[in-house]
Amino acid sequence: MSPDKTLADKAYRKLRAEILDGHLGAGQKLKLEALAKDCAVGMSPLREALARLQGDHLVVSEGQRGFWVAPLPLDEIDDVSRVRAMLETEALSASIAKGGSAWERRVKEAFERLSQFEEGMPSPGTERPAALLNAWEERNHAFHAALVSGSGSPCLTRLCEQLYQQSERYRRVSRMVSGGRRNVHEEHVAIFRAALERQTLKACRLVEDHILRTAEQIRLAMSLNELPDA
Amino acid sequence: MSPDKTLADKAYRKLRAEILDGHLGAGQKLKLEALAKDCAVGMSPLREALARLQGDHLVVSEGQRGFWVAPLPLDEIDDVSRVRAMLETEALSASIAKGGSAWERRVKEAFERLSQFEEGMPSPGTERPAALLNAWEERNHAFHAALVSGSGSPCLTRLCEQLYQQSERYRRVSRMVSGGRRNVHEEHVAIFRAALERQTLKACRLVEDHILRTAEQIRLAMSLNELPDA
DNA sequence: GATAGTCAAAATATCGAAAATTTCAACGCC
DNA sequence: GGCGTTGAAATTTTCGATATTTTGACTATC
Repeated sequence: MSPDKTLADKAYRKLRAEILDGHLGAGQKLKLEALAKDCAVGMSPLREALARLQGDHLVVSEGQRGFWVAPLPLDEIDDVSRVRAMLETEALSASIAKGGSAWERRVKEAFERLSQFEEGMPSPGTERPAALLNAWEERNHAFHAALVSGSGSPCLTRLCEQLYQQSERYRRVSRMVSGGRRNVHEEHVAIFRAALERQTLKACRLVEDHILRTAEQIRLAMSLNELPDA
Repeated sequence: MSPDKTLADKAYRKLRAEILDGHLGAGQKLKLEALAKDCAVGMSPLREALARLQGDHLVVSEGQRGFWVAPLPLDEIDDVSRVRAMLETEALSASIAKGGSAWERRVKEAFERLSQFEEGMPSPGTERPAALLNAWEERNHAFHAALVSGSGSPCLTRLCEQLYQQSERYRRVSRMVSGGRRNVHEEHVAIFRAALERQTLKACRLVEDHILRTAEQIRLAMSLNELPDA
């Protein structure tokens, strides 16, 4: 019952995960033959998967010269984060205004799942296994998605999703989810409360700070680690 | 010297044009064999082209059941247009604030090209050949792109481009570019002047009105013509 | 010594046929 | 009469081989 109906789906998911994990570094040349072997598929499904990843801006291709993992320019973190903050605050305020009980329930459930997880996590600074980070990432994603899910604007929701994904790539490449002194959990709690109390301005401000603060940490981590950016 | 480096590019462009033109109607099932023949390519390039169109939200696919032209829900015109208005006004105000002489030159050139064309066009209400509409569309697109090209935010620029494309699809499906009593040319002139005079608020308001008014006309045209929406 | 041209090796792009899946209508059963 | 089953036709998906293009080094020439 896997969600991979076709081999192209399988390859798509696998490659996508590898890129987001940073297993396939930014800017890296993708050797088709090797990838086909790794994914255990032929050329056609692989090529289809790559074409779809191109649509997600995770892969770039050039003429007849092959495919590369999309670069991750250091100087675009702030750009992406600012635009993302704008879209998410817009969507959040619309959700607070229009969101009904179904929205509230989604937010509560997503928050609960994230909250329980964060409280059981090792304190910041400790080493964390990759599996834990993936599980946290999934819940964090769900929480953000739930918050903006009541806007009544499918278009806006799609864009939020798209930008979340781009930010996530930066975060994961910098191998950091919440490092530093920040208590991300507390920020989530504050956002959750403000949203359900329908305090639009406060909630939006909190979300914006949340996003921009994360961006700042990522930029710091990347500039320190001199990670590949092209 | 065509920009089609590969057959997949060729199929991509052709299909894209056919979908935007409305030649391939919204929701329509795509028969791979027939398309391959039309595009004069094999299955592999065709499949790659479809995967890329999926990334552009112009095509949808399901499991192992094939491909369809993406639906064009009537009730999403307003949604798309509102989000687009938000993004374009944001990008325009940033461009006015930060745009240098290069931005001004791009705006002027694009406006000139569009303006000359619009002044030579048959008056509203007249029948127009498709080739004329395509030429107008290209210039209109360039003008809007130039306006937002000085924001200094590649991310925002990409999103504007993306939403412009989606709006364009609605416009062309409704077989109308500027019908009715509106004088779109005058609106363009007003936007151009306000932008170059650095009147941020005025320019943004004009752009917003421009986009929303177009949306209203499209919705009207579509609801009258009972065009396919799924 | 540097530059242009040539050629082989490597990688990508494409095709056409075979395999797997879905669809749909006819049939029998409850 | 309605409903699940069966089987053939249509369609999608995949593979392996072939054709095309790029790369990079080697040679000859200026």
